[in-house]
Amino acid sequence: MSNEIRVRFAPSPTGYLHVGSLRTALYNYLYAKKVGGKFILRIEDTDQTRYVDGAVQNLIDTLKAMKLGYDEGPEVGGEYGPYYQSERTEIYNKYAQELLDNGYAYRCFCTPEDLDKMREERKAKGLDTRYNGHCRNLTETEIKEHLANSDNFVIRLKVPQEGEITFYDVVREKVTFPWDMVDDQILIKSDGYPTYHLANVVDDHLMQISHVIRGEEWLSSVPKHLFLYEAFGWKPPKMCHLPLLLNPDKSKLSKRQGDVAVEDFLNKGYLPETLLNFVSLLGWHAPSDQEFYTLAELEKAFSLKRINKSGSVFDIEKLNWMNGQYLRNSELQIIGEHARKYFKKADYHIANDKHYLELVDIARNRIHKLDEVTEFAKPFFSELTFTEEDKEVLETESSQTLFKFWYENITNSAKLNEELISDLLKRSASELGIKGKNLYPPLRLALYGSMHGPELPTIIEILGREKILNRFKNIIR
RNA sequence: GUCCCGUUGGUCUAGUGGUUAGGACUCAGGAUUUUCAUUCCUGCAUCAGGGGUUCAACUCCCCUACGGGAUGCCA
Repeated sequence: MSNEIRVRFAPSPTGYLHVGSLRTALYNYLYAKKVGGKFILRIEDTDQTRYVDGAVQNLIDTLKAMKLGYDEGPEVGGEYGPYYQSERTEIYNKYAQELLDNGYAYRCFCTPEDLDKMREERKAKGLDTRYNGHCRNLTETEIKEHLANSDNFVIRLKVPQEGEITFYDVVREKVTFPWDMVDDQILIKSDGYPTYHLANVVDDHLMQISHVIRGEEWLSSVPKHLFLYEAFGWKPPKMCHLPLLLNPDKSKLSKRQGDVAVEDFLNKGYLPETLLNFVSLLGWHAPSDQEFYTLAELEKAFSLKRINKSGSVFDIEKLNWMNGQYLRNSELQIIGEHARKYFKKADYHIANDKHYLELVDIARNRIHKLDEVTEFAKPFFSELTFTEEDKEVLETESSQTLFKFWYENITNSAKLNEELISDLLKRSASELGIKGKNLYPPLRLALYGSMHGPELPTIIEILGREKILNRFKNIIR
């Protein structure tokens, strides 16, 4: 067996990529990069009842959007395929048979209804709800009878009934479980598909996975998995269980309390770089104070040893702040490209690239998510609307004098340039005696629709002569 | 209920057997800006509680509390 480091991201295609899964994928990816190992994508689609059309493609596309490339898996192939578990059922059945033959597993003919009833009874007695072992010791004849009847059955793992198991987790260190708490896990369902536990162990071994890096919700399944490795006589991989991502109320991050799908975040205009950076710091941190990382920097800095033990709240406020930073500090061109789809969606036609970028530049300093970009572009693309309060400002004598003055001067000038603007600004003060509070706010209101906003010359430049004259005309009485 | 895991400001975190416990978000105040935003500065606020061990514990050990996860023919 080789000493190569091989890690895997093994999502089940339930329709979208969860941000928690994104972090799991990232850590796997980073560890592989860090140590020069291989990163594998494996699709855990063994639950036919949860099949979602297009989910796998969505998953792959999202990983691509996040630039987390994998060395083996769907689309790219590899020596250890197929990488879809639904295409590997024969393999699992073969290994399940081996377990059966060696006495590590048994057929269970209990129906789901039987199990429900059993659980109710055990609960009523204050016991745990593990399987009661009804089919654990069926005789050969009993089994043959059931099979002859074509009774449905599942294959269960025959876990030890006493003692305890201790193992080492990279993050948790020493962990111990008593065997009498471990259930006789179902390995093969009655539809012939394996459960996670069997498929996972078999595939991790066959694909020569060296480190299992996954969420903490799997920690209590480790005893079953290790027992399987032992039953097969295989060397188990190193275990590494990541702390959970949490809702603000500290429960496991869930859809109920906001967005959890990476594509939702992407659609709202969070940049892939932000998401990766943000999520990387939830449960891992370098010794330094650095908090902005490119993917390449993360690849260098990452270490399994520095993963935290406790769960972390997914704080949207901080995500927003970080996205704002990325929006402002990335190259304007790139942000402009990202922003295009929002303009398209708002039906704002981009006629002038230079003005478009200036517009994006105005917006990026005032927003946290790119989907807010059109809010700041709106005054340039549609008619202005004024509140009663606005109208009062627009209709004061001073404002009206000001607007007329500007309207006439612009009409009479051949060119509308910066020079003219600054000249008019000066003359508004010197000739009309209008300055400060009576000058800028009304002008900005008349042209941009709000007394707060971008610098006047910028507004004027983007708007252009036509629209400016129109807007003045509309409010001059 | 049972088992497992966890606990540094509201949140993400750094940190050491002896520190004024550091950074970031948020919040408050201020400066810059014609305004808004940006940016900058300042401030608020933390080692869950109780026992040990030790000259000394936020740091090591135990207990308690609290939080979370698991307890499916889901993953």
